[in-house]
Amino acid sequence: MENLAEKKKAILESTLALVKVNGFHGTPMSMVAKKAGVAAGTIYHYFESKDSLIFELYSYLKQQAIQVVRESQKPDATYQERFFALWFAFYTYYTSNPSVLCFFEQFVNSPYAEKAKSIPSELDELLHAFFEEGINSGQLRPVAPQILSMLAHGNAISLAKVYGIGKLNLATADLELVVQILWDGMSQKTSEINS
Amino acid sequence: MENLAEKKKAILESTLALVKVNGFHGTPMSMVAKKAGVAAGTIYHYFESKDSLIFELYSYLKQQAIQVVRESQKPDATYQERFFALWFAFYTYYTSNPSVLCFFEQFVNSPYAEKAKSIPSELDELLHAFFEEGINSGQLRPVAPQILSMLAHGNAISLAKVYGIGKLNLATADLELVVQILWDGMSQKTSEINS
DNA sequence: CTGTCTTAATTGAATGTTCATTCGGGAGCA
DNA sequence: TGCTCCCGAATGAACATTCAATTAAGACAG
Repeated sequence: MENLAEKKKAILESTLALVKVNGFHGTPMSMVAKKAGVAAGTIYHYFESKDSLIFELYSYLKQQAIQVVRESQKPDATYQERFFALWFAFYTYYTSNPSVLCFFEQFVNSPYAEKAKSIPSELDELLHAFFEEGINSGQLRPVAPQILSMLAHGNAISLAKVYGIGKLNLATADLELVVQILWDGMSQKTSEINS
Repeated sequence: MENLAEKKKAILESTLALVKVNGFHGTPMSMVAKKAGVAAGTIYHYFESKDSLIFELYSYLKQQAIQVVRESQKPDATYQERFFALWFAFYTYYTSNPSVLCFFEQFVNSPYAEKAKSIPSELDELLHAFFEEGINSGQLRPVAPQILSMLAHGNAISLAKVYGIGKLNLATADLELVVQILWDGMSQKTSEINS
């Protein structure tokens, strides 16, 4: 599972790159094959169909994202530090892999997502637990963890998209400020002061 | 412009509905025609191609969104009140028109968006001005309006998606709290207290 | 009001292309 | 001999788009 056959990996990566440029549609198997340096038929040795290729790419990337999140967490850091690290992990992952962001966004807003919804997502559970911890330890406002998780993740995605547009220069200071905004909004401390 | 021919409108609305269910691809012209109650050829009387149908649908919906934003703004309300109203306008628009949200998200993450990027967006300008006002009047933190706008809009979208998943019951109180989180994070007041 | 002419709207079968998928076979290996 | 991996031409279905033909809608003269 970890060490995917070279060919299979090449097919996945090619698909990813092509979907960013040509879209979900507009990416024929023949093109994937060419880019991956294999014959069209070979793809069907590794994947049942185009659909299942898309699905596998999705879980392949999601696994990667989980890895990124995991690596960002230092167990001896404070909760707030881990919160910031989590946000930056997402932001960095998406900005340095724009095709991943693009693919995810296309996927979750397509009918494919419906079919994948049933599968419980390890990433969601991970985030859920993280935000639950923040609430239980009294550092985050008592909102459903699912909501907090969506807001934080969505926030990082939003900013990654701003970066992607490229019209704006995002200095590190800007990023810090945006996470700060997010943290300030979600933190219990702010809630108490403002009320 | 306002009173589009019935047929044309029917074609646009049918496309919207079908894209939500079948995706951007997976929605052949023949299907659009059938749903709209016209012949395939008729579509080409109103639209140059499938692509231009998609583009026109995009600006048609964007115009609608602008309308929604405009109507949410009462000139005699305080800035914070207008901020909340803006957020709720987006949230309500997206939750009561899930196919619009779905279409927008598919569109902006597809290669189509690249081609539409050049056109200056009235909606963006509107939001830009709104957030600039908040910054200039010292109520919002001094961050690029483009960023604030993206964060606020993205936040509303994130929550609309949570709603769309349907796993969670979102009471009005939850919504209030989420906007509050957003406002608290972006407001200058919070910034001063926390520093 | 009626008939004639003009233009716009509409149709849906026919066209040609694109593309996912198949399959018969070849190469390397045990 | 059997097995896995791989090839790429061939197949057939799906689809965007075209177009010749049909109908509706005005416009204007008598």
